[in-house]
Amino acid sequence: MATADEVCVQVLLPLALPVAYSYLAPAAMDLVPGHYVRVPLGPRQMAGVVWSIEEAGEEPEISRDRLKYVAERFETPPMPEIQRRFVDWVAGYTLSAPGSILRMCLRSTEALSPPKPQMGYRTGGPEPARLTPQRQRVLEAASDNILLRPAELAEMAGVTMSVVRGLIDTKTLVGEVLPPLKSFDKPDPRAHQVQLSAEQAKAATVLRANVAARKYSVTLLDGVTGSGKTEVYFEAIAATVERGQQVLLMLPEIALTKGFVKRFEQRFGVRPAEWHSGMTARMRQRVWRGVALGEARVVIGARSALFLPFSDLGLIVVDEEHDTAFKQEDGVIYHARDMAVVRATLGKFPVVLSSATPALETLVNVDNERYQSVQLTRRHAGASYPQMDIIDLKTEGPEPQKWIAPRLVAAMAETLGDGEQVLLFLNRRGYAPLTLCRRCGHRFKCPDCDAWLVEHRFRRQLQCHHCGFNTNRPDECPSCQAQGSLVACGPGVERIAEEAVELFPEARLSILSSDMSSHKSLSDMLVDIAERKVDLIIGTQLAAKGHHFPGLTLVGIIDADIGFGQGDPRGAERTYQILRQVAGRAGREKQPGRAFIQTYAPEHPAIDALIKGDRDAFYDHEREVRKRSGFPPYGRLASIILSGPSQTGVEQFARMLARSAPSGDGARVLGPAPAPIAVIRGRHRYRLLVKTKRDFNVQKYISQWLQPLKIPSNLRLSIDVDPQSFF
DNA sequence: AGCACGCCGACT
DNA sequence: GTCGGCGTGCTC
Repeated sequence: MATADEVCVQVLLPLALPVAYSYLAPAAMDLVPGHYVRVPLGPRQMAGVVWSIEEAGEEPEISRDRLKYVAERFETPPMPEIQRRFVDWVAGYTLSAPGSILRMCLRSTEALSPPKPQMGYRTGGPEPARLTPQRQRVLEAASDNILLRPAELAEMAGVTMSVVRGLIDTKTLVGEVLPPLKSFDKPDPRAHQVQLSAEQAKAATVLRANVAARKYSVTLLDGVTGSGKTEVYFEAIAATVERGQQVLLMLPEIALTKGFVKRFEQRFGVRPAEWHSGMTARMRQRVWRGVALGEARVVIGARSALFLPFSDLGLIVVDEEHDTAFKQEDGVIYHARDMAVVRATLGKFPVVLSSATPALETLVNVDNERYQSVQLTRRHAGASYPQMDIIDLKTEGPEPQKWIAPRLVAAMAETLGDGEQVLLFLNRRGYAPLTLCRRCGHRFKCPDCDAWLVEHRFRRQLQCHHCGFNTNRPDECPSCQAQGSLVACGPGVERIAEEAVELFPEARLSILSSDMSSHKSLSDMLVDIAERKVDLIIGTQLAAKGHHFPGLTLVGIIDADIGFGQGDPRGAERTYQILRQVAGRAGREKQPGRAFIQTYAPEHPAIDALIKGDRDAFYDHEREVRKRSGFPPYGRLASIILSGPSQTGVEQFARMLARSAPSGDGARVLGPAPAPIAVIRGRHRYRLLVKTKRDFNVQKYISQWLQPLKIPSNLRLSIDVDPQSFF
């Protein structure tokens, strides 16, 4: 072991390494597990976390003379033991390297050191010798006597940083140290209390009692759209803040955070901390440090917020818990809702899962009494469940090359005539999902993926939605050189918008799609809709989520059948959830709402349940289907995806892998089969599915299976425990 | 994740 | 003959 004045420590690095590395450190550095340290690694230095201290008498795995020294101990509070256990747990569950999980915890390495004082600048020095138009604009921006950072000045003046630096060099701009960023204010639970309905008050009492119990619990807050779930879980947040603990509120989509921050501010009088991928390095640094120091009490964030270094987390709320966006699909594959529950088990605190259409997994956990459930059955201010109508596309569909059926057109005319808003929903971006040549049958396909190119007419482009490939739409067929022979097949939102404009040329129209918000930011569009500057909304999934459109009374679902078929048993559940959510947008205020569902499968249990407003019937049906087939939540799944440059190489190795699968009692290996999208970015993909009984240890099974195997270096293997799609 | 090492194509 | 493409492998 190390000498008396030296210790040997194991440092976990934020890299996909199989083990923590050993380093020496002076005993005087006083390291304890959890300390953030800077260590040498090859030719560079990097931040890591002390994972363990070597016991006296223990010998490091590798010879002592190869060990390097810890370069620095950061003064940031050590990573709490609970979070270190969480990192190890998630690594074990997802079968990934602990360092890969640690990387998600260290998204802001600058935050490890106290923030450097920042300089701000304003005018006041002598005029520069040369006054260019760019410099003039900077001086105008800086003349307000407010201190501004160089980057802000450059942005305001529309110039590059070098122009600003030039003016700092000539001393035309005078600098002063900016006051440190203000720390986070404590939310005031009594800032603006709202009057809860009797039903809400009852639910809030249950959640408050769970917070007071100071122990692990999971409660499903199950309430129809518009029943006021947010006000109820705000009470749980208030209770947690009152006792001085931190809260994490997770949302599926960053587009939703802005609205929630506003609602939070109205209720608690201060802005919460935000955490998502769209933040600047400086914002991230401030939040990360605020969370570590315990100053940030409430964080509203995306799934990645789960890995923030909370000093004393006391509650996690997962809003729209059924949402697929909580599943991280690349890098470390994990489900943020499930990991939130794990985090709560380790931290011994409650979780609230909120939804109008819970995941079947969650409902089954309620059945088994692993989770509690509280219900909200009434909508606000007497608004009622929208009146649902089916349009059977087999008998009353629109004419060819049109997508809006006559009965829906009539309802739209009526609604628009009354000065109310209409939403048409189609979960497909672009103009048309496929373009082909009428003469030779040529179909436009992505060169790197196994997918059709989607036409985007506004941009005059054909795009691949899997790799981002795009090309201009040609006028002639690249295969047979015919002129004007290309036709668009099937609809996307842009095409629905085109049809709607023809039908209602005077209506003010807005398209809500994740790739359309280039001209105008999504939040501006949402404001326009709320202020009724828009009559007709054409939207993808983005339009379905959590927005409040008070003037919306008619919803038209263009194609309810996307999601059925393809053999994925989860398809029905997803379809039900999203359609229920979209339909719920109609008639939130006093006016009653209507929803039309266009479908070729009116008898499908998901559609039938939607029409009848009979949620339980749908879930009961789904429970039966899953139980009979042994799919989750009545069995477990893990998928192994192999990818590589050559189709045969991948396929052969996948075959070999399947043959070498241990014959476990209660586990079956299905496949290999080409993955749902067989080629992405030029890489061929094959998939194996491990299907097991509910109480089977899949992780142990898979690691024993893969342990002795050497994966060819040009292949990549990734494991998805609890995959979202089952085929 | 970087960064170096290493082995094959188009250039001064 | 070199410069540099990025495939492969290591970092306590």
